[in-house]
Amino acid sequence: MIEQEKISKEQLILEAAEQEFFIKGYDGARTTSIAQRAGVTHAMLHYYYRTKEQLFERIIEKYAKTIAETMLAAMGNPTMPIVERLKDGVSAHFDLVATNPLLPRFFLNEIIARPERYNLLYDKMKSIAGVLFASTQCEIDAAAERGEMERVDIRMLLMSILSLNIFPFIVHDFAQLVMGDLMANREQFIQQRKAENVETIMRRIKKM
Amino acid sequence: MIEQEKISKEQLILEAAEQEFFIKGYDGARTTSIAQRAGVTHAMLHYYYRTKEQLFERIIEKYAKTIAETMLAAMGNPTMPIVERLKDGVSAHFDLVATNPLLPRFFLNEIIARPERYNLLYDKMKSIAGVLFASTQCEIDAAAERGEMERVDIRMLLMSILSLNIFPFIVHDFAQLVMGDLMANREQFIQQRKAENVETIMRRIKKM
DNA sequence: ATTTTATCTAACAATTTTGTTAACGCAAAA
DNA sequence: TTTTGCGTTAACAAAATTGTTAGATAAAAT
Repeated sequence: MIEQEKISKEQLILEAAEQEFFIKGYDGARTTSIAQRAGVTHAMLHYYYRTKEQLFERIIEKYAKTIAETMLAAMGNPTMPIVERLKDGVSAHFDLVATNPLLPRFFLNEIIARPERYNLLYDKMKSIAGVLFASTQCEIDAAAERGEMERVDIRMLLMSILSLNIFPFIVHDFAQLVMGDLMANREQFIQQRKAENVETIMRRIKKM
Repeated sequence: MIEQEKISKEQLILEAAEQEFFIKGYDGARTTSIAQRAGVTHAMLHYYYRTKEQLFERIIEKYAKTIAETMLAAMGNPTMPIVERLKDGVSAHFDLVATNPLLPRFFLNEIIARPERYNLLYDKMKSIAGVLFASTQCEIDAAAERGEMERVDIRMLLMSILSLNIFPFIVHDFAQLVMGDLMANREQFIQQRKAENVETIMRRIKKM
């Protein structure tokens, strides 16, 4: 017998569930379909995770932190000078999104469908964001005063960054059908897109 | 008896279904819940529309054209000079999205969940887009040659426009919770956002 | 006045999906 | 060897959701 390659069924089910939930959402996902993906009968799924709801929560748990961290990453490392910091932030945020390309759509849908379930997440982000917005805005204003960049509202800028970095992954499959050639090579497209987004944001804040 | 205000139940059901489907998606929507929204028993829903599926298709039908038109609107009126044309296109596209703010997320989700159902839409958009991309790219190249704007790939630019114009509506409710004050006045935020997007795209194509 | 049409209800049937249970095999520990 | 616990299966039960039907009412059209 080969000792290796023993991934527990429990783990297989979790991974299958992740795929299924990410693509179909909570309502569209079927416990039987998840079990099939994992190569087990659906009784096994209930055996390990009791209910669909609990299985779902395991996945939310796993990614809640990632979501919050990713959002903050877009505002960059606070120790850098503001212009480089933003440039770096856009790039780093893009990379994080690219690592989990299905996550944003999934999470946004869940938040919209069942907002009350995520009150803790809101509060956490709100308090972190509040402080970070204020201090970053200060730096922007100071840099603008020195003529290093345009004076902009950090929240508006952040919305632009998130839009540019996240939306392409949301529409990826659809866009591929409409502009196939451009996106034929996924890796290449992603690199181009990152550069494009950095350029777009840098031009937005450049003093003119 | 008052003669006015006689909206047929059939119509009420359709409108209720639209709300429900837009918020919860096909899988999350419940025929009983739709009937409740419309103020009728769920038997009525089946009486008028037979199945959930058929009710859904009525809504897709209604909006398929809007989707395609909206996307093309982002590339502006082909009779205008290219720079103004793009400026106008961004603005016009934004307004169209703002008119149906829930539509993009809904449609994207449906397309991802059941891509095979939208093959006709793809083909239509693909053929229209192909021609429009080519001619618009020509104009951009010519204008770039004359030093009127930066040389850019129209498909990349379009992706940026769609990102900036659509994403804020997708995250609207969530964003409101995190940066409440900025978005407290919806109308005002939308106007600011439109201006921001136009500015961002104009700076992106400005010759430097 | 009669027919037609739209509206409505209540009960129920069918299907899909979720969740449970009992029994079985097997491997490792006692 | 016996026991213990994990993984497994198949069949079943329960719940949720969709879809149907028969019949009743009232207004509108003929």
